[in-house]
Amino acid sequence: MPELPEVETIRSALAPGLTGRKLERVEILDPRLTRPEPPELVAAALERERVSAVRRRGKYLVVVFESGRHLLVHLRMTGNVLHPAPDGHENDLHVRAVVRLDDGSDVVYHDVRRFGTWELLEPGELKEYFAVRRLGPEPLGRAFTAASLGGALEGRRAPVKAALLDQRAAAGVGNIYADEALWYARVHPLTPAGELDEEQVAALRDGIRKALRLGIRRQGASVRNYRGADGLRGRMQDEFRVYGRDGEPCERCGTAIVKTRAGGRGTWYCPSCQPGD
DNA sequence: CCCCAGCCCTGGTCGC
DNA sequence: TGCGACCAGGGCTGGG
Repeated sequence: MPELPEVETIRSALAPGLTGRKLERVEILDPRLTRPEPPELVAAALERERVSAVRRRGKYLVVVFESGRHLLVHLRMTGNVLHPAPDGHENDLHVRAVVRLDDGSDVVYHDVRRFGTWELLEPGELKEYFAVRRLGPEPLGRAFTAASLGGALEGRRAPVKAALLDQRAAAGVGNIYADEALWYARVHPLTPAGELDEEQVAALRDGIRKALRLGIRRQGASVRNYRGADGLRGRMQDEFRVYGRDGEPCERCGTAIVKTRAGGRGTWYCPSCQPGD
């Protein structure tokens, strides 16, 4: 479940080793990785491309090539990009692609559950790609304000938790950071999104940024099998205020954290600090 | 348009 | 020890 902080952690670890390198050989082992385009087409197109930057947009890793093409890597649930390649990756069933760089090192794409995707965009297609998907503002950028969040939530009857998982509100917020943000903001996750008052929307905007910034500082959350590109675990799981903590005391008030469901996802909150429903 | 259920996918856990 | 049921969830599709 790499969300914005996990993807940003991977991006920042990859950028120094990939920037300026040429892709010499691209081996795509999982035919589903590049759907709908066949993997051999994407692999052939990628070979001899030179990386000019490694960026991130929401939960997408964006590899920028000098040709103007972009490779969009979405890790979904269990995807990861490792560089340099860890020992023994040749025998790892879950390695879905290997890219040899012109310095002789390998980049390994690893994904147990195979939800992750690679999409190669031609020059100039990136903006349209994100526009079609109506990807919202970067939550750590200037465009993400209480007003922009309020606009995204306005009139919506869905639980605010579900509205946060919708990438139109803020790009990159997933299940973990949505719960953490709601706790910081003292907002009940099942509150209809459109019913939040101005003060709550402002608190939620701040809570989202607080949770994401903490996640980046801690190099992501290593729950289940997430690892950074360097293979190291993040430490954000030690900072969880509510996520996965049902039955444990809320650090603000001592009340036991409760688990419920919202937007089809496991959702944790403090029934005392986050009143309502 | 909104909202939600179902789908994709595999590994880990739980009950029997 | 084995086996089946169930759960984890990001983003997309399809139905109401």
